[in-house]
Amino acid sequence: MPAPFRIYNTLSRTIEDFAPVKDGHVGIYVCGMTVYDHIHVGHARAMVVFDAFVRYLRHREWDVTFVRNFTDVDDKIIKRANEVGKDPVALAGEFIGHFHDDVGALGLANPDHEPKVSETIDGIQAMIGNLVNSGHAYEQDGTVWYSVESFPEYGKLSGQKVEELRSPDEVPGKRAPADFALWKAVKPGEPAWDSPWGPGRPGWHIECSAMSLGDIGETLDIHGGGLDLVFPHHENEIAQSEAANGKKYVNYWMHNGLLTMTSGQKMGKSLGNVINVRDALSQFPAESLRLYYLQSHYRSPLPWGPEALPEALAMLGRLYEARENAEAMGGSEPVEQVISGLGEDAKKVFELGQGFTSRMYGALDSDFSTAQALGYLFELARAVNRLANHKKAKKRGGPVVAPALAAFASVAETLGLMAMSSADFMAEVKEKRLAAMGVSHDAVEQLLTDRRQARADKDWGRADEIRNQLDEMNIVVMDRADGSDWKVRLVAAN
RNA sequence: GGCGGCAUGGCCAAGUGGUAAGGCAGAGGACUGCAAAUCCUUUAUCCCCGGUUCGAAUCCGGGUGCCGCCUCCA
Repeated sequence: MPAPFRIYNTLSRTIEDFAPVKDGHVGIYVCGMTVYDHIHVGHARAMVVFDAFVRYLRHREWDVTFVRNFTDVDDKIIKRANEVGKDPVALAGEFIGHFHDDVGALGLANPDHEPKVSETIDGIQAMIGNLVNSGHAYEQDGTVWYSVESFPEYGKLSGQKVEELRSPDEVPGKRAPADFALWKAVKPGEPAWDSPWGPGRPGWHIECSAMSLGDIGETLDIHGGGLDLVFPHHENEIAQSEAANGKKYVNYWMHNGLLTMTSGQKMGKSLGNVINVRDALSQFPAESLRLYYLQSHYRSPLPWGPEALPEALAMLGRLYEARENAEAMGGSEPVEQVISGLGEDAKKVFELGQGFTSRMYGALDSDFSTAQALGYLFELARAVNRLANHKKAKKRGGPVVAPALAAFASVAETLGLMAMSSADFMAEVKEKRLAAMGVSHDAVEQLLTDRRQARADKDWGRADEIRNQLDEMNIVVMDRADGSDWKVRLVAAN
């Protein structure tokens, strides 16, 4: 039996108990990308949030149908294609490839369906035809408009009143300012498909109505997307689908908050302040991005600044450190014996480890509070590290730390954090941070070799000199009983 | 102008009725040849003013500030 959960519904502006259309099943549709450029870290937040959400639902034994579309027919694509002299649909195809590269690098699972507008023309035309026949839409000079006044509930999602909207555009053939295009008559230089209303292409909003109908059905359990899509996009989808199908379109509207710059502005292409995912990933491991997104609630605005990723990486390093400490512990005594031998800290880590899963479920079942779940995770990590400070922990701590290791594994499965081996993680950190700072691996190794010799000679002056030199390169040297290791400093000193 | 949201310690951020999780940064201590990592200690009357309540960061009213949407946008 799938576990019940609660989720905020934009439609009601409250957190509601989730009730599925079909027992045990969640049909979720998320608005994907208009593919005419690389994705930026703002887009990636939505992708990561919904990826983690779907992973979690599956972990909790829901049968999930996850659909995320591509808009590959669109004004902006056409404009870009004309600029570079390519076919628009082909250009979109290229960026779909880049998209897959980027989200793959972010560790996202593929949705069950990734429909494209260019492959859904029939479904779109069928729905438009339906709307025309039922009087919800009208054709004018080869363009089909949706008549907003034909749908009395228009505005129920966004709270907008049609009369109050700004309406700057005066378009010939359009009866009311709020009406929007379902089908656009062909213009020179644009891709077009034949239709009962003449050659043309779909308007923006209709695609999601048609694609979700095709891949999930008339009523979606959950429809997701960025908060900026509430109006007009999602409002228009409701109007189209409910008018065409006569059924409630979406039971739960789930909107993620937007990235904001530390200046307060949102990150957006039109503002020219975007950071591409591929650039961020060239400098930081994917999981540091995931952690950055998941450390705050998905509906909150999330500030982006130069410290965001270094800080997330420092946090992540802490988690990996804790797991390494736990993994290093051995022993096979009964838990009670270990606790009586090692004391309170052993008891604490055992209890926190055992209780972690239900605490995490509690947080995630309550409007997917990944931030709270991560708080619990860090508490557990600290308890592990505290125990690790005990002299006997390495030899005997294994049994009491076993639940913590299981907890870390469940975090990897549901949130996609700590999903790598520590060795791979450290290697990725070194590679990316060195590259970002323009320091070569060989140079570091050479200095380290020199310093090892100095230390062997007990030439502490020389050893410190080299340490300082490395320090200036943001390389931190760690001396251990079994030799020296090094790592890249994660956060620059303030 | 209309609609919606947010305001918690130096910074980020959970928490929606019973006296404030977590992270980053800072300070002190343990540890270390020196460091790093780690651990311990340490910093909040939760924007302001009223109200409801035995009790509010948490509910209600008013105010101030910030943000998003109303044109493409995750």
